[in-house]
Amino acid sequence: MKKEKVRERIIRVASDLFYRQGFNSTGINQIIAEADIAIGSLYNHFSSKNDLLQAYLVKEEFEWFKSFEEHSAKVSGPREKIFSLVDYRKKMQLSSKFAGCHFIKIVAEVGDSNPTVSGFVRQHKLKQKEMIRKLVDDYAENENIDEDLVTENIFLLIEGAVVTSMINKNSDSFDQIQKMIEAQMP
Amino acid sequence: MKKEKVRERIIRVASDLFYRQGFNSTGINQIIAEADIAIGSLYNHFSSKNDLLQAYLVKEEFEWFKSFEEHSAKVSGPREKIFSLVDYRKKMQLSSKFAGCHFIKIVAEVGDSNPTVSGFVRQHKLKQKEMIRKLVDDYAENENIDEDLVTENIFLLIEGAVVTSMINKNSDSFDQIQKMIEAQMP
DNA sequence: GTCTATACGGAGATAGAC
DNA sequence: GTCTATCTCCGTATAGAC
Repeated sequence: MKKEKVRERIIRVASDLFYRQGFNSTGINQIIAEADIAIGSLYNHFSSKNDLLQAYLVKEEFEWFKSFEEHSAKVSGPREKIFSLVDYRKKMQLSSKFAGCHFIKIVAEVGDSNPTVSGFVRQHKLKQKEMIRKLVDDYAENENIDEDLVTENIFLLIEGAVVTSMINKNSDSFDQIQKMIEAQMP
Repeated sequence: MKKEKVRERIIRVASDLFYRQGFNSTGINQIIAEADIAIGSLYNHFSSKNDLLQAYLVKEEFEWFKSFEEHSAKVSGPREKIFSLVDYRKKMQLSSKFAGCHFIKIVAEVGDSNPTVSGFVRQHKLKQKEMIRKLVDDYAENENIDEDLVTENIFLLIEGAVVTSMINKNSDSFDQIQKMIEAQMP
């Protein structure tokens, strides 16, 4: 196992804090304390706190798709992959104690004041939807369904479930949307 | 028309800033500047910035239900009321330029660090769902549907549509869930 | 009740020794 | 490349005159 580089450790610590506490509530001083480095080192690797935010988002997106691929490798077939996606997001929420979606949270907090961030999140969610769309298309080869509508339906149900599980601090909403999606994909 | 009291003006200005910029990104100094009062006056009316946050949430919840009642008064019948709810939330997002849901945003930003806030939002969303539930029950008297599932379905679709419209800065998701709900309520 | 002045801490970021 | 020391600004909140 390779030794973790300083830059990687900074991103890892900052990501965790941004996610759990929020971006604005996380100070540079806290990051350097938890990463056990000096402030000079941080600014040697990142030009600003905003630069660190970008690295955070890039890393989270990369890991999102990578982790899902690993999670869904256990099953085969488009229908199973879609349920695996629901299960993946449920497991992520459980393991983070229902801290919510990285991308929704950062847009809700930073929002319009940072177009780079909101643009990145928009693209990320679009990629998610396109992934669902491919699975739905695969499935539709043998079933007569409205691919557009089913794709949007699944996507929006998952987004609603993630937000609701964050608010309620439980995973009930994921169990519910599973039933709803089952009804959409007989 | 009654003259707006100082306290009301403070809440109005703070609410607008909290919603558009976020809670942490809004400073006391900005609030008093836009409300055109001195800092001493603010702390005469509110004991802290957190106190102001509470007032903001209480006001937004009150107006949420009041505005929806006015909006939905135009139509009658449970099915129509539900579509009126979708239309209400769509209109709210349009008029705020897709700034998102007050309650989701504040939980995403403040989250676990303020249990009073997260508890308030949880209760608020529960009230929304109970309102939907009553409408679904009314509708179910003449139709054979699974009330639990349909209620959750509508609720989660709306939450997903609100979040997605915030991210995409358009109201497409509301038009889509309308079709989906139509399919649920023949 | 509203004002001005100010306390006090922490924010993000930089300088310069090593 | 990493360190310590420090700069400047702005955050929330308080004191006390009027």
